[in-house]
Amino acid sequence: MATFQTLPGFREFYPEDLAGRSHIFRLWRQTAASFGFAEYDAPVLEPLELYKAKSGDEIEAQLFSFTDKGGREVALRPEMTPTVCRLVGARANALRRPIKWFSIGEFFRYERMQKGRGRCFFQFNADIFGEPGPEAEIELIALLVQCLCAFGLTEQDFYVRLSDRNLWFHYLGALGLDEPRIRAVLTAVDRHEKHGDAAFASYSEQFGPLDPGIKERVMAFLSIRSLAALEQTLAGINDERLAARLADWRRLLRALEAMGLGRYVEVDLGVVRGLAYYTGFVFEAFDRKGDLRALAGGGRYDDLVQKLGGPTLPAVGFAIGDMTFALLLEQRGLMPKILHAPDVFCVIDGETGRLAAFPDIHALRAAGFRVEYPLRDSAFGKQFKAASESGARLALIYGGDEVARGVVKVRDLAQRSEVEVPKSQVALHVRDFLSVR
RNA sequence: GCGAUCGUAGCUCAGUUGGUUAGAGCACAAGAUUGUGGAUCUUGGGGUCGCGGGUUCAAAUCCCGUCGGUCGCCCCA
Repeated sequence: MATFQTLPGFREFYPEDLAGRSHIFRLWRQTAASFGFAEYDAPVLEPLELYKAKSGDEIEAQLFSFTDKGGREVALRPEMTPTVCRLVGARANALRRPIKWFSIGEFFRYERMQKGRGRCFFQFNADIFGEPGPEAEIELIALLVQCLCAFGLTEQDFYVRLSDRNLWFHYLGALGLDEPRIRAVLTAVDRHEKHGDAAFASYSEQFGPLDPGIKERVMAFLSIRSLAALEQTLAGINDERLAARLADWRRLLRALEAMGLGRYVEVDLGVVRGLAYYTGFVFEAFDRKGDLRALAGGGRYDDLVQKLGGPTLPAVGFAIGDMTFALLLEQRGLMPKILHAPDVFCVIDGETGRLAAFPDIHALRAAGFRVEYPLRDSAFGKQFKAASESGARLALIYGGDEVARGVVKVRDLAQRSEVEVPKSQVALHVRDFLSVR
């Protein structure tokens, strides 16, 4: 039957699937709003140049790109950051600081599919522009943690690894490495967790073997897992920029501690976040079991707005992907079973009952209640079964007997108890019942 | 781009050394049931066995190709 197939890596959302997705989006929106972030949106299709500007061939290879009918080179957006930089950059002078924005959008990457990765996916993105100090990181890491906790996840389920590219840069500089060598070492550090010593192979190819003394200190540095260890390692080095970074670290960790979020955050200098544009703190959220890919990632990118043609504007941001996150919620049984339950299900006997029920059904719906009824006549037993399966809390019964007496029987489906209510008071009764909860 | 593995109903799968009209459970629908709940029973709809080619009297079954799913590698903005 299915002559046409969904394109590889693309997803369809049947109502049950969409219900789960909407549930996730709803809580993300709610959480971002409670932190005072404003929602924005932007085009899905962008000039190819926007992504070429800051990245290499590898990334271009994973873009859905083509030439449009006007001869423009365009690409489906693979991420939000360049777009939001352009938006903010274009009006930077007119926007009140701090600029706290979020969005939920779909993104596209032409990749091979794997667990938690497809060719299209949704991301929650949150960014703060115009704040150079760690106050921006405090706000964003708190938001990230709450975006996961809002679903019932706890510190048993996930944690945030916190690192600092800026610190790495200064530290490696203090060890006497120049910038190209520093970048090569950072690439090796990024891969070290997965590949072990082999991660340094590419460095050796470019620059010859890394000095054993330096390598030892790199290995020690990437094993740092606490602020105390960090302070101790840097104690012997006299460099004011390193001292200033340490002060930022203390402010950041103290603030998160004060919010009660210390248990979610782990210092981990082994994280450097592979590519390009991060310039300061970087962080990634993982599930504790470690059998899923990263849940979220972000960091500071103070140069990007300018690189994309805007003014100098410091920025921090992160993104949570929907696929890995949904896998985690399902694993932990935190995905609600019924997400579209009506408030009220009507049980109706014949045409007479139907005509009696319609005014109430419409009035309740107009008042904002979710009301369902069988479109066609069917046996009461079936209707009650349907009512029960729908997840509705109340059944309104319009039988011949009730209609004749001008009443409606209201059944509490959970308690299996019934009361009769004069027809004129149905809406009131329903409102009272449902508002009690 | 590379590798492994798998494609039979909406889902999970069975299908003998190749042999008549391809099966089950779940799900869906109808009835038993003309006023009370996740039960039971009966019945029903739904499949060009991913697609194409080959071998054969005969292919879901064997061979080749291809498309797709899943999981890794690369990459992960």
